Amino acid sequence: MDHKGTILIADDEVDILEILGYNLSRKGYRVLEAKDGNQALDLARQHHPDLVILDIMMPYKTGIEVCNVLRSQPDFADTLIIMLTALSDEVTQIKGLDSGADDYISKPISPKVLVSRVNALFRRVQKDGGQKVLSIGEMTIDPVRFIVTREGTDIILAKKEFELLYLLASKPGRVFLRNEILSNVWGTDVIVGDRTIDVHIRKIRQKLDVDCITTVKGVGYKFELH
Amino acid sequence: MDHKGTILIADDEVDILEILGYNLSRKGYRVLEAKDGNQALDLARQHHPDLVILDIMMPYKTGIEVCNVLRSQPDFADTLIIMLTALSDEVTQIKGLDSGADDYISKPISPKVLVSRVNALFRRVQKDGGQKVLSIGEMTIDPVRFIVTREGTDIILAKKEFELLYLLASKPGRVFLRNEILSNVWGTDVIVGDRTIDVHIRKIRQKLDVDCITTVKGVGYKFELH
DNA sequence: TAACTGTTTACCAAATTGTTAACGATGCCT
DNA sequence: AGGCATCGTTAACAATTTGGTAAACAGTTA
Repeated sequence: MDHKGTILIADDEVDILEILGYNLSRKGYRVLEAKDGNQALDLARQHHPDLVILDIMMPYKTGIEVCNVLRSQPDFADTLIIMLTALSDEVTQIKGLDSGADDYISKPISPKVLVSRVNALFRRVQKDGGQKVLSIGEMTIDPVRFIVTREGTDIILAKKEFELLYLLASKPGRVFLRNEILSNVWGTDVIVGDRTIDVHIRKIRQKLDVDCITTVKGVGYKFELH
Repeated sequence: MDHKGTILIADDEVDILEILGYNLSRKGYRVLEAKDGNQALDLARQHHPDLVILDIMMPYKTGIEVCNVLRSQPDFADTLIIMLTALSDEVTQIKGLDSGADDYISKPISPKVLVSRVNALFRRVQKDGGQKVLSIGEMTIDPVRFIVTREGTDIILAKKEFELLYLLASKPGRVFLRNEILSNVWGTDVIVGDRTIDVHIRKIRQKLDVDCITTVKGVGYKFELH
């Protein structure tokens, strides 16, 4: 399963931003770039990336400060954070980890190493973090029991239907492209017809009996309660 | 384009070569076959394939070695590489990816799976052509999703609208002549009326609800936040 | 067998898109 | 002021794209 995620890189050295960004996006990640600590925070708040890579030495706010701010907010509890720095001494390293970073890499960095480190991190999270019960408004979506509950009543969805709903509901308000849906629910290997997604969407809408999936024509679908 | 791309397959097992080669050429690719690492390198240098599929266990040079050699040469920086092997353990896999492979498939391989994986890879590269997520101030422009985000909310633009905005925003502050806009967004062979650009500009302004496109009378337009 | 699931096909309806035409506003130049 | 060129805006249009839907089908499961 190709899990494309959003990664925010923050570093004041443009060269490093470029090369790391290029390599990560080549691997299928969606990359956001920030040149200082404040911009990093802005972008993080706007886009809720899955992973944040922070250089420690940055203008306005250091990586450690950014990390502390993020970690103090419940919204970013699950966000992965990698610290990046030229200082390889232990003291800084410990400070970084203390502030809640998930990994710590010292410069100079080979892009390849970074990529496989990132992959590893995503893999780790996929194992334990992916199975959360979502609850949005009156609706609860339980990925363990494959059951959706709305206003007290259980609604049973088929597997694909459920996975599709779960994906959309995992980021309410966010638009998912048909491509994203395909690679997340069906995987990259499988090739299915154009109408397949629609049909599943229709079945979900029918069963849920509530208008919670919005069509964004020409783009995709999003989850949204009305 | 008479073929979708050139693919070099290297494997010492002739059966596998045959069946994969057959399936790929059936799908419109031009296929080159090598039976060992050295031959693979020779063919790669002669033909500059778009994609190289490397078995790891091969005489003379392993797939990883071949991969390293290729990746160390700037000529092959953009060449796609898929690793192929019987070993499915993570260590090898990470080694493979670290050596710069773009994908990793473990045997036994269904030809169908390989083909769709290859297709996926080609698709990804085609799309990636230098497209980066732009972020200017409060606004981010994601060329993959065709979505503009402002202060956390998604704004959906039509294709032409998006292309136009992306062009302008790719060089904030720089003025684009109407001619430049036409040839970049509409192409050189299409002939459209004078007012077409204006109308699209208008629609963008409307949707973005922020004053970010400035008219330079008699010259063109530029992107600029106020 | 019967029920269900995932998918495809085919057709239809609806929305969207790109474009043009027409008209007004604005500013520039003499 | 008057004439000219440029741009903004709106409305309208046709072509196309897109998504919704029903029905059918093969594969699975009960």
